[in-house]
Amino acid sequence: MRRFSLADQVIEEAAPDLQDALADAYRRKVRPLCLCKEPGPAMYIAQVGDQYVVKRMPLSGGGHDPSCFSYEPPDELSGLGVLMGSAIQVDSESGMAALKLDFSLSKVGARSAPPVGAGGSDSVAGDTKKLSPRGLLHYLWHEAELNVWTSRWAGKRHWWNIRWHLIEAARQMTVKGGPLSDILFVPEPFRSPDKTAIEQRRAEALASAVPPKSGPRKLMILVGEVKEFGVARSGHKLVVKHMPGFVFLLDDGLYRRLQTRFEPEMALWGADEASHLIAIATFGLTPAGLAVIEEMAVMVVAENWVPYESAYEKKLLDALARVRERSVKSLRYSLPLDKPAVAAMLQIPPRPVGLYVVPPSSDHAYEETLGELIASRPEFDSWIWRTADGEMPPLPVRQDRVPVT
DNA sequence: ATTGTGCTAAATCGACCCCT
DNA sequence: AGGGGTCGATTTAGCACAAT
Repeated sequence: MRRFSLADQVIEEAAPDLQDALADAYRRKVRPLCLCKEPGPAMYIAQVGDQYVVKRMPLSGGGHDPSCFSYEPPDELSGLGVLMGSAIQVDSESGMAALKLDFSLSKVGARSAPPVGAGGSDSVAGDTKKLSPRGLLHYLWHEAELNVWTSRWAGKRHWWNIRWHLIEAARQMTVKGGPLSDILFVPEPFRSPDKTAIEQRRAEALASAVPPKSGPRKLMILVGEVKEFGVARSGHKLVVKHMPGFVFLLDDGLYRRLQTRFEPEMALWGADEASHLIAIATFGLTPAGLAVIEEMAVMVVAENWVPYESAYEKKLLDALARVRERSVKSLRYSLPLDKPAVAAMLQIPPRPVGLYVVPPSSDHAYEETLGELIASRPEFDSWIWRTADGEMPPLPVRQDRVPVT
């Protein structure tokens, strides 16, 4: 439970008059301080719908106490660090993040003209100036805090949670001048009794992807769970969960690139029944009403919707899934796989522990960079699983002394 | 109030480079 | 050798402002 100070007033998060106090502070532009630490880190008040919520300042998650709900491992440990300030520019007053994307959100040419050289540059590219589709997916997932987990949520995280948090997160982001939430499409949970109403709302949501009579076509961004890929009469099709009877079309070139680039993801997805494959894609509608995907990237998430990128990380997540303490999975964004980054943080008292997974293919340079990474953060303990050396060591537990390295 | 003009930002095109 | 991917240059669209 968080406590805040607003000017001279101290208020509990659960206080009945919290909303009134926040509304008042919002008008007076009073900056709340979180009382998890002394001195308390500054926060800001955001208006979300008709509610006022207290959010941490961008890049300040590390300033909170590890037990605090607002605590977040520093961005430098994941792939997010290099993107902050360039591809992602956060306005510290409003908390809005302006995102620079490396893919188009509109198309001017003929409908069927596939972009020749504009393939989805993803996991390998180390561009720090712009977000790839998967970088955007990672950032959305991160901001929606879907990379956070505690065993207390077991069985409680469903698609409607995922969807709500993603949309909430998107409201705090702008892309190419407009709010991301305007062009983000996340299918709502499908219930057959509500079929007609759902399809009606879907048609409304997709209105801005309808091609205009003249001028460029606007694209929308889909985030959804892949149900299956199939063969269409020409090219391939993508069926998204919660969207029965609706297909997204991919041309053969895109499908082939997708299978090549995301071969590890496809394999991981195929290897575990409980895992989900999350797709992000830009798409537009044809005049005939067909949805055609322009660019696409995917990400594998475990049963609890926490992303992973290797079988080793999956093992780690399986172990973390049973742990009551909060864990935060790090996302790589555009960071190449051969660069060390923390796999996850485990928030146990007295100090958070960085969990590192060293791939079997690591070389000397990897170890060296990893050492520097750990040394640069003396405020954390570290736990390292060198996969080449064998099975995963036991996770650190509360009150533990310095874990084995 | 409407239309014209200038500016900015984004998309596209073409050339080059790298990896397979 | 070929297909992608990247980078840089060019073109275009959209927006804001201004003038009639």
